[in-house]
Amino acid sequence: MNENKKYNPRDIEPKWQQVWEDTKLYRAIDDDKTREKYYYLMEFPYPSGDGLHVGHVLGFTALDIMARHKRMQGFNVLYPIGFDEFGLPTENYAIKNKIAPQVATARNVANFRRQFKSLGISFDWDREVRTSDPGYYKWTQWIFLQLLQKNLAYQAELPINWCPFEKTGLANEEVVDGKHERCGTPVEKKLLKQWVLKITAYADRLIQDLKSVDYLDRVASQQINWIGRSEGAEIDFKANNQTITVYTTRPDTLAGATFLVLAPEHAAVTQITTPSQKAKVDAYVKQAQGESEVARQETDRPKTGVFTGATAKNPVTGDDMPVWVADYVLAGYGTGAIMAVPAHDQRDHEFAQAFGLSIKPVIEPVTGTPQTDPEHRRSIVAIVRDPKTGQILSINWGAANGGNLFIGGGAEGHEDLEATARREVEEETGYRNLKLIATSERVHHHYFAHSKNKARLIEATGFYFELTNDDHVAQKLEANEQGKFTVEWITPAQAGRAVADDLHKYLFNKFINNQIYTGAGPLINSGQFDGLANTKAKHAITKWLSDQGLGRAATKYKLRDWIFSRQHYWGEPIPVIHCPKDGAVPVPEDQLPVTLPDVEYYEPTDTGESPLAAITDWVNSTCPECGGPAKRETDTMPNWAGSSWYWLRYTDPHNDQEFAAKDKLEYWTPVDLYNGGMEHTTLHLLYSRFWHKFLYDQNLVPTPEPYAKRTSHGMILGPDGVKMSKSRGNVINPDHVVEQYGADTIRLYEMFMGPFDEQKNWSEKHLNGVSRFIYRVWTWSQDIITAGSQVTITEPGGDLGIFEAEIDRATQKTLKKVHRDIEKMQFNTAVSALMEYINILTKAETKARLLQPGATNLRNRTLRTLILMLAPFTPHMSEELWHDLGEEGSVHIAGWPKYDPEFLKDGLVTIVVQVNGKVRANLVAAPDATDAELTTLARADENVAKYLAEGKVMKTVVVSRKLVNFVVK
RNA sequence: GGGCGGGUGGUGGAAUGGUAUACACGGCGGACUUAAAAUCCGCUGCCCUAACCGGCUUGCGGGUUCGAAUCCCGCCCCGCCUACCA
Repeated sequence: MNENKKYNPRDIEPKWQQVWEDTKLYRAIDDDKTREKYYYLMEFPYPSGDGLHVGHVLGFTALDIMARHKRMQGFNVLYPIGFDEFGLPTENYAIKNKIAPQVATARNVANFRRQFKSLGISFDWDREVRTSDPGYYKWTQWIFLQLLQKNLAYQAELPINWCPFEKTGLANEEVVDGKHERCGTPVEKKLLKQWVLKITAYADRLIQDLKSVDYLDRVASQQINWIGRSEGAEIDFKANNQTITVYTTRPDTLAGATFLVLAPEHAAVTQITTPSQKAKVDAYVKQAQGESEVARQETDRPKTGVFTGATAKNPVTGDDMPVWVADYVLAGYGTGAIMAVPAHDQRDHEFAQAFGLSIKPVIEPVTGTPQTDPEHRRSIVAIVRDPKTGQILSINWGAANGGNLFIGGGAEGHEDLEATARREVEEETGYRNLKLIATSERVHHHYFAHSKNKARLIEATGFYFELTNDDHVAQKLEANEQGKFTVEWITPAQAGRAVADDLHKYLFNKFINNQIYTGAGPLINSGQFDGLANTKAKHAITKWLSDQGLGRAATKYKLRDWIFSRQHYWGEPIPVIHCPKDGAVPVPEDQLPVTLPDVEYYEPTDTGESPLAAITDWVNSTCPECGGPAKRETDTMPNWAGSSWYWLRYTDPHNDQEFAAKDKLEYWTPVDLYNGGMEHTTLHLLYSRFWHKFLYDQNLVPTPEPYAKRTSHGMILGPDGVKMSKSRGNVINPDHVVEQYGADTIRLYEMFMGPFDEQKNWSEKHLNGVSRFIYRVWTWSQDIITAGSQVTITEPGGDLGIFEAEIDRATQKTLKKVHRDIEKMQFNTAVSALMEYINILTKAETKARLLQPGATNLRNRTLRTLILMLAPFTPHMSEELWHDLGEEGSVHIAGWPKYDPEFLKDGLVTIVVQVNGKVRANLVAAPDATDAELTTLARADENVAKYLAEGKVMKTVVVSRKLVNFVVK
């Protein structure tokens, strides 16, 4: 027995990494017309001092597997890498350690490169881009100038989010729960002149074009929610000689608007406030402004507000509408003012109740399921509460007949409805001493009365009574009601669960839970619009307002323009010069890039200006327009700028004439698959789509969308199930795993952990499984390779032909699954298919037969296919085995094995025999057996026959190649 | 409150209308070893059983179907995103 070569990843991994690098094995070839291109993109990392973490490994490995798989199939694959280098953590590190951010970044990047290479990721390193490289950010600045030229970049004095700790302005997106997402400091408001990008100009297209790309559903829906498009109307009201314009999505409820509310920051507040209310209003506004964002964003806080003394007129009803100021109206959305419709908006309802303002319903509720040709009936629902116990009177019809209801009934003739309600309560329950507390509006309820076999539309009015005393008389039931129900007192909580009927539930929620109706229905109390369906009334009322010059249709978005200024050193300088005469003048293109000067201190200044403001010989410049003295813009771009176009630069990374040559963009874009974290769905992904669309409009890129497909990897949590963080001490460093087990093992393990897109916990225990698998593949392969040149003396057993067919079938089955699973990004099941395959190959009997002298061809083709299938997953081991096999070239450019369905055709299939859906036997049959043959075979089974004897076979279901099911009665 | 996921053995998970629990971890037993590790072999959802046979089981309740983890209705629970957005 000769000693096989040992598996030693510490030797073979660095060896092959060096060979791959030296031979530029993974180079993407520009403009190769002979091959189809494929562009894989993984979000480039921010090079933090901590290095790569295991979450990076997951995404980069997954795309690496796909890239290798495609390359082996002959595609011209672009799988590039770069570094998103600007950002606050590096600046903070620089401040703390008195080290230039350029130096810290270079060091971190070197470490990332080393880690990527140690994992065997097949990047084309010749295309590396770095966002803080002036050769790169020259073009970031250039794109900004194009935006400026098209008026999509503008300056505005805005109340911006201000972090008092980091002394910087923040984008809305960086504020989480009123706190700065990075440092947790409560955010304040500060007025500053800011550069802003008009992303809202692209809002509709950013929604529309999602239809043309293949994004995960949750990614697309999150983007749509974030953009938050809503259609409605702007309506102008006159109050105290001022015009107040409100925005509403419910112009149909205009007649129900009983007051107006302005945000405390609304510009008209001071003008409309009457002298007598001035002190109160000033105090309220001051208090509201002093409150932190945190407090204002707390949910369930009571409504507060104050009357301005001014009133407006409702254009439909002519009624007076008091104008209030309240902080539940946000200055930043719509027009910062609303018309309040307390009958049909929960927030307005709470406010009206708190301040005793009038509530006027203008839409009649509709419940139930619409029926065709219904019979109309006038009826009531009575809800009776006993104030002593808090319980509610209910009648229980039994689970089969609709369960619990309150008291319902029809009016007789022209009977007064309240009288009907009292009569029905008495007849059905015997209770008669009731005090009326509230009455509902009329409710249209559609249902099908099964007892009478009739479709009905009832016009029901709800009555809410309290019991004044327990006296009651005997029930007076009709013959068909007797014994059908029981009368029960139930708690409100029980009622909420037990009463399922739409109409009864609606009235219960209205009277007991103080809920209001926000659904659809016909208009009432709306003058000329009465009776109109509210969906139609939306348009009718908007048009009516517009005809009179009182309003107009309007579309609003939650998405705000992108605040593009940061008061920091470590970012791209905004290429603008401020001239006292000519204003903000763009830096001429031939003067780009505007590079960052060396500075001594990186701290932002107390005035909120960036540290660049202190470098006078950098700041002082001349105006490109008039040549007079002028000052450079000292703000820099946000960290999202460099990542908003980097996938374009990968196509032509060394071009110093343009950001990328047109023909290279034509060839490589769009990105075929873009993978990244869910956390970038609403920020980076929207920003980059916006920039891309803008460049498309300038005819600078060939496609309207940057990424054809977007996927997301799940987060890897620490072993404790909590997000990895330094402070928690649960961070796993991939370096240690690579050192201990090898890169191939960590790669395979991360693929095997679970579904790619789901969140999962790191667990060292489960590493053993893949580690053993790799060891078994290695050992088995070495045995086969050794056998290749040896004559073994094992006795050939059985029929070699059948054995060959079996092995080939297993190989093809595995190949089919691995191929499909890689394409569907189901790496965990691809790995388990390979595990099943190696389990078959290493079975003692199988292995012995493979080592027979006559099986030379079989074992060689089996081993070759195994190595090729594994190559994308475990590139180093596969390369080593490939060469051990005597191959000269790299396994990674060898052809992906061809799947041949012919191999799967023969062979017997297992047929399941069921009796009444329960498995009673397994049969082995030829795949082309007829239904009749299968049935006969199934009946012949002893155990099946036993169950068939229990009754008569009513029906036989046969699914060819799968099962036979007998239905026996 | 709204939106989107999800709930399967001791654990990670597989199966998208056709043998539920593949694959792996862990556990138990055995082989090898002076011993341990590593490796190899066997068993491993629950109940009944000496074993076979059988019964039960995919969060809970109902429905559709010859057949449901999978489809439909109702409920419970968990996660993520979002939130006075008028």
